[in-house]
Amino acid sequence: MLTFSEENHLKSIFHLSSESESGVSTNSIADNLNTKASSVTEMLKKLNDKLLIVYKKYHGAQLTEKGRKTALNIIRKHRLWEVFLVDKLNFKWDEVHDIAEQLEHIQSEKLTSELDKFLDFPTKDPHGDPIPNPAGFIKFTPKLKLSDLNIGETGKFVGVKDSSSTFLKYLDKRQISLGSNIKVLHQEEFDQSLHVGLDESNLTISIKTASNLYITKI
Amino acid sequence: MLTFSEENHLKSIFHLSSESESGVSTNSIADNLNTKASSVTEMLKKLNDKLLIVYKKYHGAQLTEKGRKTALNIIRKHRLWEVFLVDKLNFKWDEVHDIAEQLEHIQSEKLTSELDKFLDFPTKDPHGDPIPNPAGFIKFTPKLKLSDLNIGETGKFVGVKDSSSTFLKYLDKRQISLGSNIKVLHQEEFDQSLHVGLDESNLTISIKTASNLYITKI
DNA sequence: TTATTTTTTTAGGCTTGCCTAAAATATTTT
DNA sequence: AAAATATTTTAGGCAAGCCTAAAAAAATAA
Repeated sequence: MLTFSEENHLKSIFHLSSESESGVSTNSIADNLNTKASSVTEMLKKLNDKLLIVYKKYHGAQLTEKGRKTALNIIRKHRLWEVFLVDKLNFKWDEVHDIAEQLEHIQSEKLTSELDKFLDFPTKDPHGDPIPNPAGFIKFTPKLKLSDLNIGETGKFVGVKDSSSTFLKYLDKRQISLGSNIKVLHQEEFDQSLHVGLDESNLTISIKTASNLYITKI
Repeated sequence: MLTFSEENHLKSIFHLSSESESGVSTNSIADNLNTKASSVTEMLKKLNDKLLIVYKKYHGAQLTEKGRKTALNIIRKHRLWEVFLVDKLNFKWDEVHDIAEQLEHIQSEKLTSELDKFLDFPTKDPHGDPIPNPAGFIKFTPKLKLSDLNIGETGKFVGVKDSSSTFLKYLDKRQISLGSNIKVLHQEEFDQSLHVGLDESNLTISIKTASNLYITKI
């Protein structure tokens, strides 16, 4: 049985691992969890003793297989609860994160598996992120951004890089939603903004927005 | 924002208040929460400072209106989650308590109200206990026990006094379920056990069992 | 490669929530 | 009403998880 804090550190290390191949730095975890480096150092020692990470002083942390499984189980719960909130309780995709942060710590294997069944075994959360299976397997899809496309190419919008409520609400306002097909028509030289075709209409989106939209080429 | 421990103490005081009219004793709370009297004393001071209870040294605690509302909101969440687990996720009535103990602490008014709506505004939990409304109103029904009936009278089984998993599973085995009509046919002089009619069949139940079944006379 | 800067760890402190043992108060018995 | 017993509070300690400031190590720049 892990504490909330231990679980949050594991999750943070997992998310940060995708960015850097080697060890995850103390400071990056502290930033991610809004805590201080010294607090993280203490926790890393503890997680190392519990065989959830490998931690070498001054050289960051890496998840062990056990730690990775544990992190993925928490992420699985987080994402299943997000699906529940959106599909069953009428929440918007920008409202679910904080509640799922709480629900992900509920301890009950049966609850998780029954919830999964109740939701009809979803494979993606409301932001397009993959849901790990009970064994801790997660299907990563290559992360192509809209800004990576060439003029004339079309992509299907499948996920967001920034999942802040601000960005999600902005996408809602522009009616850019998961599953939309987006064709890059033209790029402004001045500010790199993109003119795109979305469904029947055309719109202009900034390069910053475009680089936060994950797509698959079609 | 209250801590888990603060919330649990309030809940405990609420439940114990129904038994004693005056203040709830330190020891009874400690027993209820599996903690020690000295720990409870500390917490009572804190809850008193937060205006959730009135606490006078050596004279126990009483909920203020604010404390009562807070306790009832936690109980509301607990019971709504129990309904969710049984009605939607196929849990048995003896399996839901521990999970609801965790879920009751999730902080989100919207979540509670949407869950309530999703469940179609239930008024009772799976054990027959009433669910407080959002305003903190709870409808108590007079607690008549099967053992209070006279020979020849019939009661409708509407709730359990003991809601331990052991007792609930025992009732399942004997096929005694919420809503059943039970007619008292005869009482043994020797051990006070009751011969009762339940649906089409007859059975014998101990006086201990009978005094843990809440009924309404019909 | 030495000096400077950045990152990380250590040391020491704080709060919360728990504990045991001793002291104080209340209750019950005689 | 005094003595004996039971209950409750106080005092002092401990672990977890956070903090700041100082020291140590690593990374970068000169």
